[in-house]
Amino acid sequence: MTGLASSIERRNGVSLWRQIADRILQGIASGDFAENAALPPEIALAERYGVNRHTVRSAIAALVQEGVLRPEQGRGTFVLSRKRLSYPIGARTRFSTGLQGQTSERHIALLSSSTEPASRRIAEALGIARGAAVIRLETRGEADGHAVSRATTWFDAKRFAGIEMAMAETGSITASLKRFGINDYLRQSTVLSARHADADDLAALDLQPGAIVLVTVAVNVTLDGQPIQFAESRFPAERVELRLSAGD
Amino acid sequence: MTGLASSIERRNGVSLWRQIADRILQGIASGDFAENAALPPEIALAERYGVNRHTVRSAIAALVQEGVLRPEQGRGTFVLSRKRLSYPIGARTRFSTGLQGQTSERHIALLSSSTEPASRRIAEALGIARGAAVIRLETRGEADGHAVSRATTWFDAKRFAGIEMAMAETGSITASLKRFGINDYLRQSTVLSARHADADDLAALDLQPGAIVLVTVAVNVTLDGQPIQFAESRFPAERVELRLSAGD
DNA sequence: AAAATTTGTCTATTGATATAGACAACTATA
DNA sequence: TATAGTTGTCTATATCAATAGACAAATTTT
Repeated sequence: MTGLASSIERRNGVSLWRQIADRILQGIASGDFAENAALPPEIALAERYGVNRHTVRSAIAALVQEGVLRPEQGRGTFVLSRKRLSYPIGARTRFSTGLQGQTSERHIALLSSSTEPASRRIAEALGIARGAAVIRLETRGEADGHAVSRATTWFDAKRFAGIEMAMAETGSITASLKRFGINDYLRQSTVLSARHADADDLAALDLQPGAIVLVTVAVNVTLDGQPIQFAESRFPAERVELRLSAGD
Repeated sequence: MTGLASSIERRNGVSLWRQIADRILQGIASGDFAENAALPPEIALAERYGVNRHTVRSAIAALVQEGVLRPEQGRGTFVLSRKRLSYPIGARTRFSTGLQGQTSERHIALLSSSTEPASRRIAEALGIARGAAVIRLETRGEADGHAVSRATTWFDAKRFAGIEMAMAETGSITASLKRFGINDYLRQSTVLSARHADADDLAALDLQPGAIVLVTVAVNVTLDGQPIQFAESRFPAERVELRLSAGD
């Protein structure tokens, strides 16, 4: 960042070591702490953040657990390479093509699927009757073997009967929709928010408790504006940033 | 939401009461807890979240402090009305026009301004030499007297000398740029992330410690693609959601 | 009026969080 | 080979976070 002084807060329900771990992660993402180089010594960090050395050690221990840092006794604590993926969002958002160039392999794993009655929210988004059957897919986006997103997706069960099989086979929403005669689609709307990861996110995204996830709620439509898909996706904020491409 | 079960995590550096306070806020935002109605009783909430009643009380106390809930002895704890603002983001993102219809009044308050040498990141974004003078504005977006955003903005000091005075007078970026002959501009790129609010955000946005902010980093350009503005904005996630408008 | 429900207050106990200081173990450098 | 710098381990203490139970105070229902 650019000298935006963010300070440590006490008695806010978030422990100091968790806040400092977050700051170190930010520092790595912003380039303040170079990759493959040593962090400042623990005493210097403690001074910088205004806490005890042991508190810094707790933060470092958490990041070592996450695989971000590697301590070496007598030498220092080293930053392992860990670039944040930049996930593009726009009218033509596609999971696989969006990450091209940043990863060598990516696909969507189907965790589970079920059929359920549409809630009011989903019925409105998909333009179907409330209570009508919808197929719900729980998926995880993976790139180079690492989880980068966790999504819950709903389709009209009448129109897309069996789409869960197509997803399991192809590992791609785009490819699955082709089987139903949809060769192109657009993202109609995206609403963005953020929250702490819940237990499901933690497990599916291989996160440490307390991590923050970016949440997108999106509706995809056919070229003539017919809604076909409603999805809520969660991205780990420490590993993924969302890049909004103008008019894309 | 739609029955996406998010659970409470222990020993993660985030206290249970903070997590439960966040869940209650989510519940209000998603409609699980209706506005102007009573929450479930403390004992029921404790059971639902699997914690002690006193822990629930700590969470409620924090939200009472934030002005979200009002307890009444013997009757219940009531949800005050509190809609999240929906802030649109797209190629034509403007603070004031974006919130039209949701608020009756809005403007940007200039907190401070300074001139400083451009860091590498800002120089690249603005297409100027590293170390060249840039004007930095610290601003707060306000709607109906409530803080809804906190931004740090950089302009080329040579081209936009005195823009801080225009901002102070007009309370609008769009109006200020007009004084420099720029009648229209586009948002070239937006990068989105999320983190815990720092001390500055907490004070400027009137947040409680531990709150989450959505962070956008954006570059605005003239119609012919010349970069004119680099900005980092922070939005309180509990009060604002970002709505991405396709092709807008 | 009585009972049931709900929030408010108090005491007590346990474990996690944070600070403080001392020293050991290891590495790099003068 | 010293010496300085850095991480690792230990003890001790104070505060915060969470649980547990009991009962008071206020409101609503029976």
